[in-house]
Amino acid sequence: MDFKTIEKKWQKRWADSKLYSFNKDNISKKHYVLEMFSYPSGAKLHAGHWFNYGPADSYARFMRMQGYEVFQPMGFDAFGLPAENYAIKTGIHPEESTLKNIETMEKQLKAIGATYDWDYEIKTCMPDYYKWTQWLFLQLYKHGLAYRKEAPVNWCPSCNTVLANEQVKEGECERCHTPVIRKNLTQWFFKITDYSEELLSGLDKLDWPEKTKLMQKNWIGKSFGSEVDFETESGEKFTVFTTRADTIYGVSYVVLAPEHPLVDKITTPEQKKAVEDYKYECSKASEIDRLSTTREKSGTFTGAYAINPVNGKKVPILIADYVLASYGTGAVMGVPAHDERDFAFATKYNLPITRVIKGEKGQNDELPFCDYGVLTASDEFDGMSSKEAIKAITAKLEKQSKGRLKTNYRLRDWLVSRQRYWGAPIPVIHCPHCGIVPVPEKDLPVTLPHDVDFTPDGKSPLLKCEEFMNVTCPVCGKPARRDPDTLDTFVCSSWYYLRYPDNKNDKAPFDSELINKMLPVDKYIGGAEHACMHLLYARFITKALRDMGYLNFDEPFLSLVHQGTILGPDGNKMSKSRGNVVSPDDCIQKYGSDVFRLYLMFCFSYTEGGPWNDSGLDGVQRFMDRVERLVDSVKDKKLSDSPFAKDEKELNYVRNFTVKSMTADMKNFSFNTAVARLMEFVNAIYTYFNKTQNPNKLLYDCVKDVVLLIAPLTPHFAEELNERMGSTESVFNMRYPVCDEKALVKDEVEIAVQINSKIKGKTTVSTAASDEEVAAAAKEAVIEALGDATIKKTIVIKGRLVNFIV
RNA sequence: GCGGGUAUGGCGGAAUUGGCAGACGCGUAAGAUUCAGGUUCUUAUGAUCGCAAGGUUGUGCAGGUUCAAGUCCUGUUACCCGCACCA
Repeated sequence: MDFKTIEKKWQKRWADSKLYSFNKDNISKKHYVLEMFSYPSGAKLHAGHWFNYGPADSYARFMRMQGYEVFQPMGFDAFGLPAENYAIKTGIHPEESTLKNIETMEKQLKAIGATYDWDYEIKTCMPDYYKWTQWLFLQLYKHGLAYRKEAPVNWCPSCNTVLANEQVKEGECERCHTPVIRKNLTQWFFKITDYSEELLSGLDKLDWPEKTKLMQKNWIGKSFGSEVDFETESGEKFTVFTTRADTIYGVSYVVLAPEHPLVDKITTPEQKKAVEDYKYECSKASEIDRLSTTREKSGTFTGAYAINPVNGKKVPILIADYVLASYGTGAVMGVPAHDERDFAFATKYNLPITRVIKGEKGQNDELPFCDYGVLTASDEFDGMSSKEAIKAITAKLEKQSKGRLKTNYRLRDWLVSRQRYWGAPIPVIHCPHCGIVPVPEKDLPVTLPHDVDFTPDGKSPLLKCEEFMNVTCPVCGKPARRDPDTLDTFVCSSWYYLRYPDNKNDKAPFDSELINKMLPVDKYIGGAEHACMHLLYARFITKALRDMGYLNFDEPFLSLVHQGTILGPDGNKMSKSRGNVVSPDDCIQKYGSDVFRLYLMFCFSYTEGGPWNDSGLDGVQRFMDRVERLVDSVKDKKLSDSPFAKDEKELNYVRNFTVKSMTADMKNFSFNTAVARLMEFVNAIYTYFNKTQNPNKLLYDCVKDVVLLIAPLTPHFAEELNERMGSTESVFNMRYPVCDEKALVKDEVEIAVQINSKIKGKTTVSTAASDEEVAAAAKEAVIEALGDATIKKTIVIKGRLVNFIV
């Protein structure tokens, strides 16, 4: 078959007949299938895109044939750094390159032959979209979920912008791998931490890969502990957070983060210089140095002392950058005997080390001893177990109003402002009189100006665009300035799934009534790399909008699937520098898109991916040829309608078994086994066809089923075959075959016969036979091997095997 | 360092959750069709011993539980992913 020609033919017919238009009247049967939208890079669609979109579309087609009204939209995450960096390099404006790339990718996406309804397309860089991204920002601001503060932030010196915590990987910028440094800057944050608990507990209900849920769980990082109030000699109060209140009698010093607000207040004049020097050193250290666990701990004495609330003991207050300002209270108690970090620190600075926990059996293990154990040298708590003591000590402190139980989360607020050009402008005005003034909703969008000098200089490019920056304050009418920053692109993608079904709405981001019916997304498919970024942000935004009254559901994506990674033929990640990139375009040119898609589905485990190998493509094409020949030789054949004999029953069994297996496999994204079952079915049809003189019309029904079963996998090919078989209706308006359970009941079954758990023979028994009858038949089958041994025990597993123990 | 995952023929990968390991495909070999190549069809194909019937062995490694282990338990190695001074 000339795949390329028929693919064009059917794509045109589908488009002309609007076959994949979503029918809103049928919304009660909706099934929202969403693939993560892609960034329109100049590098075209790669094998990874295909592996995401091809099989996902097959799933969508399968669900359509199951009777669902499938909604499967497509769009582009079009703002972002690469286009801007490309512009800096080449002088081509990001808008120009982005729109051009989108056009190319649309063409390639259409070549997949997917069921996207392009009427619902989204491009996040267009004003009719980012208007509502800005609207979202304003709602969050209105509800206290967007705020501005000065804080030490991650700064990428190469990208010249701040980064969210989630975008720092191993101390490096996720995008360009430059070591990230810390800077104190005033930035916009979203208060995702308000939702820490719900983001955590909501995971249980989600049908997501366990690994992804675990990653989010760890990222949120809930931990139970106690807060303990210390007082300095001079009466200043501060609080530490600890999960080991049981070790409090072992405190030999306390440490504040260098950025702790109390540091300047308590530092004695003699220590002033040392403390200032140390703080300067810390601010210079790159994040990668600071985070390195092998790095020697450093710190310095403030000159001040604190009083341990449990025993009144006076201990020195130090500052050290191993204490993080952003977690807990930014202050910790130093218990060197029972914490590795404190131990290393105390050893270096010659601080006393006092043991207060013994092992369970009272033994004295080496220090530091970080396990739970039994208290010692702890006044009235001596002899108590660590777990009891944590409760008891905290309770005692609580009575004195010096402590309390406390739950902490590692999750930080989401830093959303970026000092870059190609993004949605932050819809805020800074007025010298009125302060921060949100742009009135009627003035949205705040349009991103086109002519801007975006050469990087460490400041927001928009600052240099005077006609953008200068506005009149909407409150007092006096001259004011716009916010020069743009929003993190993850803000754009945090709500796009809500926009798709109502993408042309110019009155609101979406119509709540409609969206509450269309959402949540039923099946979300995309890469695993977004576990703690996009997937977390989207959950947060959904919950925030729900609490504002715009949505009535809690989670955006009920069921999530990650596709694996297709590696180069050498087993390495595909990359230009390695020269192991396989181009989908070349494959389609040679084989056609159906062959390519079927290859991706058959030769890889969908969630694992794996290395590319060319030979699989030929095998898949051979299989399709086999199917085509089968259709051609059966479609006009004269067939008998006599009752089923043994061969027909057998074929009918395979047929229904195939339908049942494939239905389950397609639902589970187990595409490779689905294809394998279909191949078995085709083999069985051939076997029947070749050996039967006067084939039954069952043969025709089987071939018809093959066309239906293969339709989601190779859509153009199936349409063509369906037409050849005389149908004038699209195969995608037909129903997927349904398994006839009666046909799966076999009269007899072959079982294995074991002697002492080793297979010695096989026999065929009636499925209706009792265990005793089966055992008797089995014994018959191995009578020779059994010899004169005595059977001590007989184990019969129905339909599987019989095991004689002799 | 902590958390998670993976390990099965020459290759990609299956295995109803403890019940015939290696489905399906690729590759390979032999044969048939063909002037020939390709296509197509048939058969074989984990390793090993054997002329054969048949035997032995086999799911990273070492133990264990069980009539029965790729699957469960203990320990261990390699690789991959995530987090990384979170008190």
